[in-house]
Amino acid sequence: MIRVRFAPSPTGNLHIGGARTALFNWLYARATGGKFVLRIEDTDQVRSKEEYLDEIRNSLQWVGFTWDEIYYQSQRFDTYRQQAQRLLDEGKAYVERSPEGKEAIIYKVTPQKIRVSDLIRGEIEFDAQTIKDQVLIKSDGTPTYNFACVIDDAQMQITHVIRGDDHISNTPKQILMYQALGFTVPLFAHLPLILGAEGGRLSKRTGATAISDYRKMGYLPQALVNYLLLLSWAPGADQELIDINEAIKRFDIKDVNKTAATFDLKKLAWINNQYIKKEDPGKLSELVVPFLREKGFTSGRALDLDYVASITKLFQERLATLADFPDWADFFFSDDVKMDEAAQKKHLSADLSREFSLFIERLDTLADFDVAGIEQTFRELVKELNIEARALIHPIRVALTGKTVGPGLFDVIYYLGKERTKKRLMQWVKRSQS
RNA sequence: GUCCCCAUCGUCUAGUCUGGUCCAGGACAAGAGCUUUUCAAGCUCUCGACACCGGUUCAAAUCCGGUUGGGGACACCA
Repeated sequence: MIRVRFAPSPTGNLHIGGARTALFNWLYARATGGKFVLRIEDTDQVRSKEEYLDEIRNSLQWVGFTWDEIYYQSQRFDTYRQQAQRLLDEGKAYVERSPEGKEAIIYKVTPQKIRVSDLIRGEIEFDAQTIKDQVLIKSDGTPTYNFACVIDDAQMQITHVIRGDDHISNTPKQILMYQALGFTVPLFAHLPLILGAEGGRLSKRTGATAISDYRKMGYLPQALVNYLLLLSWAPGADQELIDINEAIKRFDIKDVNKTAATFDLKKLAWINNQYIKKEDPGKLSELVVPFLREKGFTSGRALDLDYVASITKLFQERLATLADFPDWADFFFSDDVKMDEAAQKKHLSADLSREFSLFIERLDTLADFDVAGIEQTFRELVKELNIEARALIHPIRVALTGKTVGPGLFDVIYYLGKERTKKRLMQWVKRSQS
């Protein structure tokens, strides 16, 4: 039985790098019918925070990486001390007293060659002479990372340790401890790191944004997971979009790349748009509601789910993120139309009161107020007026939406409804006449 | 400084293990065009890479060595 683990420390949010490590562990467990263990490394009592723990769990659930078991290191301090005592008794470790009289337990490193057989990188050899004696238990009584990690991985029967590249140099230290403790050494797989746009580790500046922030920015979890997957693994056959279940079938840890990858928000946005386009409109409208609320659309049509669904459909193929929706579709949900000044100047400077009035009259006499009927009557009108369609389409769009961009005008008029359309056009007729 | 990892278009990658089918394929981005009612989407096209040097070989992106470059680790943080 294959057992893997993801071991975050609740001293910060779950970000891109952590999520990617979690993804590959989870994927490997699911691909092999193994178990995915979540271990909270909260030995640092001062920096560990409950809010981070919640954020990490919520984010993992949001992207769908459900765990089979969960453990907390803070509940296992006795175990670590027992094991340290054992090494002390066996003469493999020694006590060091600080000037204040506090005692730490230190592991004595003996000269030797340490070989690691990495599933992704192959053989790596280290010389123990380059490794200092390792602290096992700090003078405050808490275990160090490398020590607690080894005991946990062994006792939790982890078979494959899949983690970031930055842990490669911890590996020989940990192998030494497995041997000293008489535990079976697991298999290791070191994932390449994700780099920020300017090279170097991801930072706030270069994209190490919390997973919960991507949710707030309107990314779909499937899209984020798909993108993360593409960073150092390829499904083959020039495929970019892959369903997670399909990925589970095809994934093999040995196919993971060795090269560090640079995080690219533009490709993520493209993938997100692909997933938004594929999403069922009804489902998508539900996803979009929180974003409407966030922008203050909390009454009227914003509460009418059927209406929201219709409008969502109108914008579906042009949304890069869900957060774009309230910005682009605001005029459907509020009669206080936010006017783009440049657009007004460009398209509504001339006096179009006659044209607007005529169009209002035609809408009133229209037998069927549907998209086709609206377009037909509009086309007839411009023909009679002997003007180009675009000469009137753009001004009307700006008058109705406050913007120069958006869905097709006749769709806009249809979903705005006859009364609101007339009212908004009338405002401009009156303005020209006064 | 010491140790370790990595190296194909600007970015993500296919190809490298098992050398010839690769004057290197796809995607994102960028640029051009088509479509059109604006934007987006879609479609078509263009730009663009095997880091360098040496070796092995009839033949190297692919194997070997070195150089250079990038990254990581060297805590009583995790």
